[in-house]
Amino acid sequence: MSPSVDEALAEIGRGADEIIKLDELEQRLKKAAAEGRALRIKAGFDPTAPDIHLGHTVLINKLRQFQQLGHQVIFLIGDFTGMIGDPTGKNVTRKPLTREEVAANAETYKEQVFKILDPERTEVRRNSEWMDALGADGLIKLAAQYTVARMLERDDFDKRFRGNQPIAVHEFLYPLIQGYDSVALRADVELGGTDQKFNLLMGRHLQQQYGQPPQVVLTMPLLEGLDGVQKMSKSLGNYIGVTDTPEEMFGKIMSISDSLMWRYFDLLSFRSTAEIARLKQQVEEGANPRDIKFLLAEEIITRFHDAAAARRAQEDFIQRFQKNQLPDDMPELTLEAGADGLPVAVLLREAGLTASTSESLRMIQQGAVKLDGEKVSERNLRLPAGQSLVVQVGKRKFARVKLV
RNA sequence: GGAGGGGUACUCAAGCGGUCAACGAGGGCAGACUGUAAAUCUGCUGGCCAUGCCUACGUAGGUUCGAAUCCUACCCCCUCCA
Repeated sequence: MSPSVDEALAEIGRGADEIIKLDELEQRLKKAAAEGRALRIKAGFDPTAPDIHLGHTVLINKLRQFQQLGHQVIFLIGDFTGMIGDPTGKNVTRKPLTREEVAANAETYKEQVFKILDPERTEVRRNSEWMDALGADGLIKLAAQYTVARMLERDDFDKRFRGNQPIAVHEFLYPLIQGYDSVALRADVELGGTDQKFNLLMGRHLQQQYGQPPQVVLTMPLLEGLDGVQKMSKSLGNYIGVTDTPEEMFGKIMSISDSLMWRYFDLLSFRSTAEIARLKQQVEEGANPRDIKFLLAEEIITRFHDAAAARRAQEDFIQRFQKNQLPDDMPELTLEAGADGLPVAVLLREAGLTASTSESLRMIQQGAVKLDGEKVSERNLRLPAGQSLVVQVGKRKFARVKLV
């Protein structure tokens, strides 16, 4: 019934960037199987941002696999570390959060994550549990376990240091605390993004310092955002949020490049590797990649919404972009035209289709604005009251406006 | 504590008394082409019921007909020395 160690290793290795060390993992899997116990799989989440996107779910999907292999997943909420702000990959010091903000974000996180993980087999912990108790002397002892020179080996610290960017002293505490979490939780395996490698290795180091066997470290690649180049992140605006509407998700998935699509399949799909290979084969034999992308969109929307929503989003997409029809659910609003009529530029802004009047004028100049399907070329056009019309800016922004 | 360098739009980065709403690059947006693909090409990229006015070059003052550019104070960052 339970999979063999070899099968488990293959499954765990899927999509992983690096496993340190593979033979240690094998040993632990064998030992756990022999003793009939589950491995403790730790993954920490920094609740600085409440909005989870598909990039975050790469890791969560991997946790899910561990669960399906029968292991114990520990979902660690970094409520204490959240107050420091992880400096990983950042070129600036992060702004710390208050406990209240962290708590609220953590709740949102949990809610979203259990769409992927089985709550029954997930242990939710917070690092304030042991960090609050550690005290100043405990923290100093912890800080004594590592040197500044080694701390500066970390790529982003090194870059900032050499690039004359500030590094606050408390930022050094972040990796130490994350590592200490592994000690406190007696983690067998810790998962993280490739950018977390330094922090994850700190866990190994500290566990040894505290007399525990070092955890196995498994890093997952960072998912590229919609642009296909930079990692998916909210601040870059190249993300697909798990709370995005089905239509948004569909549109965003369809806009990724064909090569990026395969990356998404590898890291986001629950389909087997064999199945994905078959899809690739189909494209090579002439299938339209667009139709394969449909499958990806369908799977992901079903995961975060449901199958019906996925179907509707696809139909909406086909109507709108393949048959060039107007969307059925565009915002409707009523605006006052005034005696001289309402200038189009102002109307666009009022309707929320552009950010400013100046932007409206630019859009008009570039031929992006349509009224009832007709391109507007006159920038000073004024629209009198007593009519209702569909306004469009670009390909995806619509509104039905009634003028009174 | 001492000496020096620096803070310009979303980011990087020019400009160093008027021609600066600020070169250039990246990003973003729009148009063409498409599969709303991607790549490519072109244009735009402070605000305002707008042929003009208003706000912007770390902050606050000052000099000047005129300041991102000069002066003073303050804040912040970096380097070297201690």
